[in-house]
Amino acid sequence: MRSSQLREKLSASGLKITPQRMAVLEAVHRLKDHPSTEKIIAHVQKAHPNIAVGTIYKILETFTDKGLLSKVKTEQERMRYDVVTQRHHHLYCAETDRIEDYMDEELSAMLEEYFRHKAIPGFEVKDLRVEIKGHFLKEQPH
Amino acid sequence: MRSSQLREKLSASGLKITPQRMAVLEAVHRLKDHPSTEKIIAHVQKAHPNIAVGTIYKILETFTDKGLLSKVKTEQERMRYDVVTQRHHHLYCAETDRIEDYMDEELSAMLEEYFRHKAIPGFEVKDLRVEIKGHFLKEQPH
DNA sequence: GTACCTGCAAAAGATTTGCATCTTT
DNA sequence: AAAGATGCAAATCTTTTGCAGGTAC
Repeated sequence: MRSSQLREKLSASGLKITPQRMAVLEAVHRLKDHPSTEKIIAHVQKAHPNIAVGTIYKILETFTDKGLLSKVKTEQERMRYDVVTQRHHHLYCAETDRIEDYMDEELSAMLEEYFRHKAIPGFEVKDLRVEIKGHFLKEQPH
Repeated sequence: MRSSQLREKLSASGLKITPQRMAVLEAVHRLKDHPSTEKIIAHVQKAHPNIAVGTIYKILETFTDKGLLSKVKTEQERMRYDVVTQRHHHLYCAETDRIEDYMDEELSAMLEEYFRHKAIPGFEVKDLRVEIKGHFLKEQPH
């Protein structure tokens, strides 16, 4: 994603464009696999050692508030982040800490359809996401 | 759930029956809505002020290892726990911190069926769970 | 009796906060 | 110029750890 696009994202959210925010935004876009706060801090500070840890925490909170990022929940560990894009599901590996996005329009559509017909008493459904747990296969059979 | 049943649960998992473990097990069974560690500690210590916080952490970890409890992931907060029973899904309220179990055999079956036919390349599916986000309705229409 | 548990208190981490200073708009 | 951000360091909070003593089996 180009730098100008990142700038736009910030402006569109009503945030001032600062080098610190640009650095964090670039980091979360570059780091795949749902980086932890720790990874984000390391990545940002590699290029900008002068950016304070406290600032990065504040920026991540701001981004989450503004909907630029979402927090991903993990069972064992600390917070991890996800760039907000379209609806997707998550693959969780039971053995490693890997989390991967899983796009599946058909699955999303099936679930939406399901809940269009089946109401949950006393609850209004806004978003649906499947947690798929299992493990990544070491090698593809051939 | 009766005390004798809780004892059995411990024995069946190869754990020694101690008053501390009984207290924690009772607490997580009594506290609905996926209690946080904090809530569990408060509940346990109300009746047994002498049980150490460190011990409760250790017990929760042991229970999770043995499969008596599972950790529930939340976006905003700390760890929360869930008594392991049958497969179920979770309703997350966007406004409050409420998490509720949602049993739906039909939904579970539909997902299983779906993934029996649709393989995810390089990933073996072990468990499926739907995160349903939205909000609880204040009042039932009548 | 032995293996396993617990209590305690210290340590380790992660995240938050307050405030003076600096930047973006 | 004003509003909003940042840097720094201290404070807070949660969770983990080590170990001596205790308890269930």
